[in-house]
Amino acid sequence: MAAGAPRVDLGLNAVIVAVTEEVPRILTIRRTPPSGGPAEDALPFGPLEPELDRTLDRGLRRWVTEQTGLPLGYVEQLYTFGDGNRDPAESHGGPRLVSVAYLALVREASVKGEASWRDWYDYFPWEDWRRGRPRALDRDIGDIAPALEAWIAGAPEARRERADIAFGLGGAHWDPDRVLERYELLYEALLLPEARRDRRERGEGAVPEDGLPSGRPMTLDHRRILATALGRLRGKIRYRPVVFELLPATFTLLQLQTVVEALTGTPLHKQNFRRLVEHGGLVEGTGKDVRTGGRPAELFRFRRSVLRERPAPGVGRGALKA
Amino acid sequence: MAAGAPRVDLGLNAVIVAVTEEVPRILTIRRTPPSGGPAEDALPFGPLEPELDRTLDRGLRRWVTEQTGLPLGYVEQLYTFGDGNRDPAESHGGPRLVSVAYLALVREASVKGEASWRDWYDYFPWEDWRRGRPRALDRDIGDIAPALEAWIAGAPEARRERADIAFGLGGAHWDPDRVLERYELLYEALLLPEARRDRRERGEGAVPEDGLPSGRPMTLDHRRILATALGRLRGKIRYRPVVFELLPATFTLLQLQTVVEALTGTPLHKQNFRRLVEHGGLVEGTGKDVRTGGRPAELFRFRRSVLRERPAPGVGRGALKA
DNA sequence: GTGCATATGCTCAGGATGAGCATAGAAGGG
DNA sequence: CCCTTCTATGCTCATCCTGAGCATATGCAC
Repeated sequence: MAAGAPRVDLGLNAVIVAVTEEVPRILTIRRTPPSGGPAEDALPFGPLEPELDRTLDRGLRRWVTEQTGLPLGYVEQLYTFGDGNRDPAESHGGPRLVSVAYLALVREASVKGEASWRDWYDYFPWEDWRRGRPRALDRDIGDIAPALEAWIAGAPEARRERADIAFGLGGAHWDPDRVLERYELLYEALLLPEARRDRRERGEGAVPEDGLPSGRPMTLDHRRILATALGRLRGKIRYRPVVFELLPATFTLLQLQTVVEALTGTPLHKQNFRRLVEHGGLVEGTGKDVRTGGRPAELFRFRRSVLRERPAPGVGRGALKA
Repeated sequence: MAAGAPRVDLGLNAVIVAVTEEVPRILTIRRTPPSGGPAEDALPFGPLEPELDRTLDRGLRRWVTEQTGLPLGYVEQLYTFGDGNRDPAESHGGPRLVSVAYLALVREASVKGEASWRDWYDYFPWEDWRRGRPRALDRDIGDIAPALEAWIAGAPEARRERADIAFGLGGAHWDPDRVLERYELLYEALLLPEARRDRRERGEGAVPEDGLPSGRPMTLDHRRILATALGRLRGKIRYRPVVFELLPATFTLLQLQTVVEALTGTPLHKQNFRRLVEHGGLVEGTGKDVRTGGRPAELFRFRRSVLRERPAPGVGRGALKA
């Protein structure tokens, strides 16, 4: 179908998510950039082998299991990244690197090999509002940091609107789903190490360090991929019961709530959350209790038949606190 | 990043949507399959030229404008299709054909070249519930057609659940967003011409025609791509104000409602729709009136500042009728 | 003016949502 | 044993959203 055969390399990237206690984790590897230099965090990746892999996600499952010993359950395609300047190697005559990124949800498990689980809020400290407004915000980009204001100031009104919507400034509300918009805005404003690195590598001149903590960087555009995943997942739990992919077969309502809070990064009202999921038919009690430190909690399970009853069953806008 | 260079061809597909009066249209071309045979409907497609196109969507815009003279406004990446058996040519030793599909929304315009606009419900007659339950459903797959029931009958319970959810059987509700699930189910049940064609081409034996009208077929897996687009668009108008990409700068509320109905395929309650969009801050009156055949209607425009005020502004679940 | 067609305004019942008060059941310290 | 502490669970209330219907306004054709 493609007329001339373009010089394209196709890879697959995996954002593999698990939640342990109240911390959402992603699987990362360490990678030394081809240009040398210190090792960087990276998302697991692998090639598509057309001879082996009948479909893209089979390819993904194949090498993820090979590399990490982890069998994947829920897998969903996220986005395909094909920008010219995602890999500096291309500017030296390399092929265009196109990556299809996938989101995978797993229950916590140990992983072999050099992969390791990391708190995803290490990469996005400004996304965690569970204990109130994150400190990173005020140090990085809030009213205090002049960088973002400066970036807005000179520019046309559209830029201010973007910043307001993305970061909930000027009376706008903080929308947990806009993870990618926030990441891209910080990148454009040169507040992220990756942005400064890419600029240097393109030879567009260096930008001074600002010394502000702007989260842990990753190789290439992997943090952008991660932001895409986080935003998508936050959106999805609202209308599809994907949370249960991260939980054991039975769980207490507090466990469920904790996982949802970990994902959305916002605190929830306990009683209303209970009403939402129980009265909303999303879960059903098993009758069994479990010790908790206080009054014993009932164990619940996902109620599959909710899929037939409600059009978009998920942990919707409801039960929000503050 | 990809280890060995896989034999992969990368193409771009465009689902270009416009709405004229009350009919949603997509831009199609005619294509003679490489194997010969009669021409088939196809989505516009083109290659990615890594030397020319800094990003994927720039590549898309480039050749769409070249081929059709149509400048694209709103463009959104949909999904990447890379199954082994999407192109029969691969089984004869061709490279794996991977296509990144995009959704584009345009205001109606004339198109040069051999492209032409077609009602998208030609391809999915069962998706149009604006004038009640579509007849195609009852002739194709409803209680009347034994095919789907037969497909369900022998199989494990999971299959019945899928069918119930996708088609709103057995007490479940019809969810307009599940376009792709319905398409894939019909495909698996061999009720679509494409399914029978692909099966023949894979040499797995022929399936008799059922003679039932199951919508206009397309080449390769293009109807699947189209189903993805339709489902995505239906979902998106609920939480993002994308409808306005399809409308002129000012419009009457009936025009707006008609476009929304065309997309979702469901009728809306007029007064409630008005309340939803006006009282919800999505549009604002301009003060100007326009002739309509009855009482003159006021012209409205999209109210940009709603983006700051509400977290997910769109034509949400509200205003549904029946 | 009459009838028709579309636009616009208003009300009402039921359900969802955000918030808080109150009680239940277990563990542990004095 | 009583009291405190901890978590779970139940219930109420005000507010807003949603689905539905009734009523009125304003143009046009005849």
